[in-house]
Formats: sequence, C-alpha cells, structure tokens
Amino acid sequence: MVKISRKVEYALMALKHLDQQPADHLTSTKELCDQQEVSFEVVAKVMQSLNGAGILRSEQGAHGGYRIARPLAEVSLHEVNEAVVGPLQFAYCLHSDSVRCMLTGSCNVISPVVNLSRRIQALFHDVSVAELLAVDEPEEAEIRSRHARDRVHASTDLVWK
Amino acid sequence: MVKISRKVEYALMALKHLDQQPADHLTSTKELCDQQEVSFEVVAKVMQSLNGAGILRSEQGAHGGYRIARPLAEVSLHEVNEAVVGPLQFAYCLHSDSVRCMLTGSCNVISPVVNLSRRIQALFHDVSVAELLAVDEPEEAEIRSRHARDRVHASTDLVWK
DNA sequence: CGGAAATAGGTCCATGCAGGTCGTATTTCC
DNA sequence: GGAAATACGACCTGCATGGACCTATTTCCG
Repeated sequence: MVKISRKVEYALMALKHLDQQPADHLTSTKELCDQQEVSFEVVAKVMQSLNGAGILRSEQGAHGGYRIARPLAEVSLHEVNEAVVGPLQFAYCLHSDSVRCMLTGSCNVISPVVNLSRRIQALFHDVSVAELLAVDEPEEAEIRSRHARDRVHASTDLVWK
Repeated sequence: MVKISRKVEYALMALKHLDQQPADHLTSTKELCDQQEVSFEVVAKVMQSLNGAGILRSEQGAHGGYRIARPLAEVSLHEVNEAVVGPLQFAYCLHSDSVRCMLTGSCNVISPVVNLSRRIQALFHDVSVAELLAVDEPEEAEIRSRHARDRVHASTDLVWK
C-alpha cells in the first residue's frame, strides 16, 4: 500500500490553517483541533516536529502557539514528511543491513526499485507545500459537496482503483 | 511512511527476469525464486495476481509457468501496484465512510491531500514498467558494488534522510 | 506569587495490516 | 498414476502507526 502518513495530513491541515491567519497571529494546537475531530496529542506532536524542523516557530507559555517560520513556497513536501515521520525508507530493497535486505549479485530488483524511488524522491522534493495548498476553490467545493451528498458511496475517482 | 509494497518489488523482480528470457520461454515460480532468497509462496501469489490482471499469461501443469502477456511499455506501474496490492487508498482523508473520515465543512486537509494524491496518481499512471527496467547498466553496477563493499553503512543517497 | 494556559517530550498500548506459512485442489506432462 | 506446476483459500505473526497518558517547563496575568 502506498499511502502517506496520517501525520502528514495533519501537518498539511495545520499548515493550511496557519497560512490563512494573519502573519503575526499565534495559533495554538487547541485552536487547530477545535473544529476537526482529531487527536489533540498527535497534532501537538506534529506541531512540535514541524517546529523542530524549522518549518514552524513556536512561542511557549500562556498565549503561546505557532507561526509559520519560512515561506511555504520554500518548504518541500519532503521536508514535511521527513519532519513528522522521520527518515524515509521508500523500499525494503534499499535496506542495507543483511538481515532485511537479501541483495545478491543476482538480485533483479535493485534497479527498478532504485529507479522508482528516484522518481518519487524527485516528486516529494519538487513539490512545495505552497503548491499543495494552492488548489482552485471551485474544485474543492465540488469535492466537499460530493462528500456531503453521499458518504456511503466512495468517491471512486479520488481513490485509486 | 511512504513506501511501496514488498510485493511490488517482487513483481518488478519477476517482470525483469521474464523480460530477459526468450519470448517463448515459460518461467516457473520456482525458477524465479531459486537465486533470490524470497518466499516462494508470496512470489507465487504475486505471479497469480499479475496473471489475473492480464500482465502475465500462465500455463498450468507440468512444465507450466508464466510469460509476459503484453509489451511492458504498455504496462503502467499503477497496473502492477493495483494487481498485487489491490485498490489503492492513498490517504486516510479520502475514505468516504464516516467512521474513518471526519471530513466536515471546515476540514482543512481535503484540498492539499487530494492535490498530492493526484500528483502521485499521475506518476504511477505515467511510468511504465519498461521505463523502470530500463536503467543504465553502469549505474546499476555501481550500486551493487557499493552494497557489496559495505553492507553496514547505509547507502544514504538511496534512502530519504 | 501562584494558577492557568500553552509548548515539550517521554512512555506505553492496541489495532491494522502486510508479509509470510500452510494446506489442498487442479491442471498437465510423461 | 505420479510428478511438477499453477490456483486459491485460511490462518498466523511481527511490527509500525496512531493514539492515550503523564509529567515537566515556560510564560502570562491577576
């Protein structure tokens, strides 16, 4: 299964929210979670991770919170992903310890997997958070209305099948 | 963690092997696993999946085996992935059942995640297996020698860190 | 000064699921 | 009829992820 981590979704959610605030506004984790039904603790950890990675800047204490540290156009998806889920191991085959990787001289899988990993690496490096947040609003509205209209039938065109 | 399934690696391994055989040669699962230290049963299932998806064609019975059914240039990575791991759910947020998805009118995560999923969808659709197998051989040799030289130190440039 | 509100960060748990194993049926060749 | 292969279903298990909990620490404010 190729899927991004839920934490990355939380990060994107948070970054989008912060991006919509005035530049001097400090947003607390509580404020972020108020409207969404998500785990406060997990989002809090995500925020701390983003802070540690220099994507956000935090102010401690009462009335503390987070603000965006750098222009989101300069923050790559790769940075976010690495910040919240740690060093990325794209494929088993790239493990270098002999326990988990059984590469031999006759291994036929190295090249295709490396090739593939390069392509996804490139995608993650090249896509900035700003790009991800910049979607045409009508499209988004249509997505939401579809969800509202029918929560049972999957919106199959959004899911790979 | 964003990673491809091990089964996809097995599939690529198998397809590469088959691609190197004469067109009329039938390759058995046993032949595929002989040199690699992989689970016969799992590879067998992968082969069956690829057969079911029309990527391979099987001959049953003694001296049976698999051959490539279609030119690999026409087989997308998406097809392979879907065949061996099933319908792809790229992100939690795209679940449409209310149990797992908590989309609301105020959900801030839809757009970025949909946006991202589209990009990865495009990548998986656009990349053919043939492209993945077609790597410059010197590069592959270098990768292998690096693995042989030192199995302890990670080949960090191949891993996202 | 003390309490409230926030970040910081550690440990532990449970649940899902992918990879792997086993068992058995079926097909085909010799 | 037996050997060798695919076909396929049922089950097991390790582990990563997401989540819950607990305890500092910092800062504001009354």
